[in-house]
Amino acid sequence: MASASPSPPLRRVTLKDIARALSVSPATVSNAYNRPDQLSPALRTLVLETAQRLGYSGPDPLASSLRRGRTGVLGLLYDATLSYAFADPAASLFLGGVARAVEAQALNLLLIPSPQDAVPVRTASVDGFIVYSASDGSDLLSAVMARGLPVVLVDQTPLPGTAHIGIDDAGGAREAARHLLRLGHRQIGVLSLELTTQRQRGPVSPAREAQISYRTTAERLHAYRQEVGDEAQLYLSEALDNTPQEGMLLTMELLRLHPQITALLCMSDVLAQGVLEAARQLGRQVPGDLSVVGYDDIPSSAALGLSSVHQPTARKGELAGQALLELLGGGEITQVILPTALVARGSSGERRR
Amino acid sequence: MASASPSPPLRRVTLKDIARALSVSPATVSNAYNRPDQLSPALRTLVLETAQRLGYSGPDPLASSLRRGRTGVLGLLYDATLSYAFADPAASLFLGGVARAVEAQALNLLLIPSPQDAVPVRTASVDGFIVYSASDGSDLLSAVMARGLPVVLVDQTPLPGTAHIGIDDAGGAREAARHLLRLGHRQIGVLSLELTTQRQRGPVSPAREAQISYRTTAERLHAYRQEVGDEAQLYLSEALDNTPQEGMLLTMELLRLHPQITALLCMSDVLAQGVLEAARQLGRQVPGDLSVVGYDDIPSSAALGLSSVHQPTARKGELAGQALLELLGGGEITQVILPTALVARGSSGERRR
DNA sequence: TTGTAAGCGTTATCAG
DNA sequence: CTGATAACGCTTACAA
Repeated sequence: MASASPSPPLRRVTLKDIARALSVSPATVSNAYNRPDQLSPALRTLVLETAQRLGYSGPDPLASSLRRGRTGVLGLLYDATLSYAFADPAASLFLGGVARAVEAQALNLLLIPSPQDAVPVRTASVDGFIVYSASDGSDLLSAVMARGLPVVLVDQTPLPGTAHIGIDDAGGAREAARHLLRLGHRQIGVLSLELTTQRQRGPVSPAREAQISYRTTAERLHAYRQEVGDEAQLYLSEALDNTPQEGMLLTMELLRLHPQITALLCMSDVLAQGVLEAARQLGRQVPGDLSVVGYDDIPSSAALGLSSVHQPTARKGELAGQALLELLGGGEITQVILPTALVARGSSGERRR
Repeated sequence: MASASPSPPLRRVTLKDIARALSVSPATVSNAYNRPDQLSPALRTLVLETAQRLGYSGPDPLASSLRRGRTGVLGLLYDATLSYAFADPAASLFLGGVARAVEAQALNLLLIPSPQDAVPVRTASVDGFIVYSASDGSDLLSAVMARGLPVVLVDQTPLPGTAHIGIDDAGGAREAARHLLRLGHRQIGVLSLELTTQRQRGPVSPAREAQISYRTTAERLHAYRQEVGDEAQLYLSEALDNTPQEGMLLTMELLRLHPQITALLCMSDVLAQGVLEAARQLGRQVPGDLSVVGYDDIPSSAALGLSSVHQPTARKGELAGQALLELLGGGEITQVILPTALVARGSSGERRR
């Protein structure tokens, strides 16, 4: 194994070695690091110097954590692969918010990849968890709950004993739908995020629609339907991934199937950006031939003139982080619902056909 | 403290409790989890059931790691606040790449915030580190090296004993500069990333330019200068942050100071996007009145028509992850330099003034 | 101001 | 296939 130390020690140097070298007790060495006020400055300096000389870089974090009973690490779980999370601007924004809350304290953030099995959840040394948009009843969620640690749920159905941070999904969705109705649209496509954990793409059957397991998706879709009522016809299509590419493909398909569609409601800006691209390729003017409204209002949407439902994504992350810190400190269980608001930009306009 | 378990145990349930309840040895319980083949299926089932009943959710990861000597965690260090890292598309892309490498194994990723002190580096329970664009000789880097664990350095000056992943910074910068020279530009502004750790903004003195401590910045700047030689005049300005906002402000200032500038070389696309915004606000046509070339070629640059130096950012992250896995497995020290290439788009054109 | 000693919860070794 | 025992490296009352 490659080691960066100048003289690779055969055995690991431990606190005891330092103590022995100086003929002091292990406790004193420990105190030199953790309680400077418990020993004379001179001795402390001596200890630290000896440690340096012997290639000891301070108490082993693992042993220290075990003994103390806390790790100083917050576990973060996202119900998708991590590599995917980093590709989603909204997810990145959220992570950034969590990081902000954590940075204030001397804590670290553990990103837990969530492949098929829940092993990493069981083997994660953390003081608590933040779970971001996992589907209801997912194995991951069960594994987290089984750990018996403080938990903050984000954009999910609240569970007893857990803190909860969410947004007014329904309110935002209703605003978006109302906006399009006011503009005269009566044939509206809906690009939905995943409905269930069984990955599927394209037009959605009523049977499938009855089984939604993602809180966010359910709330938004239900709100679209409720707001629209009999005033317009909705054409629902499900995205396999939350990517512009996917939004583009679904739009192509949906418009081919239902050419009468004059507007599209998208459950994410990422999908909506794909719609814009599709419109470009199809030679459809936006908003003249096709109006588009997204969801999330990610930073790049402003420059693209995309109408969208704004949500305070970074703030959501920050609150989630704070909620966990609060729990860790023995505080109250936080429950927060953040507001959403439609931001009308150039991508939505009067129906002209 | 809020606990998610149905019946909050007074004392923590441990492996020993299960063993006692079943009148078997702790070793057997441990084996039930870690070596299923070491005991009869019947006994194993019994153990697992009892554990479930008693509210034991498996071996404590901390204790297990201490005993085993490895944590299954890779530490990731970025020389900026984490909240900032998540706001930078290039950094996110890189993280996504690392995550991809990690996901394949059952490993976790520890994000270590890097505030003023290096405490989190010392207290991080990890098997190794990936350090992303830290400045030469930074305290952070020293703290990492002091841990004596396997280290992968990314976009930094290689250090003995560490793996290294980088890109052809100079090559890309030369291409960008050559591109503008060919288009006839002779008065060229340069928007630079941070030169040193002492945060500073705006026009750069030769004295300061001599003290660059960021590898990437140094390489690119040197390459710009070398390629340009006497053929053109360069006007250098340093960004305090790598944000579009900062790029915009610097551009405003630079063009006010030197109205003769007809083109801008930017060390990141994020800065370059700010230049585009500044041009819009100043009523300067791009590329007619002002040519712009970025660096990184982040995803959103294509849609914006921004000419840029492409680098395989996600791949870089993946290689960094793999390099660390390799070290952890006792393998060779990896050294990789990835290629860069100019992608000319609409933001750069012939000089017209 | 410093030392003693008892764990923290687990796993590996080795004997039965 | 199962059990006893000794670490892993550290922290912290409490005693000196």
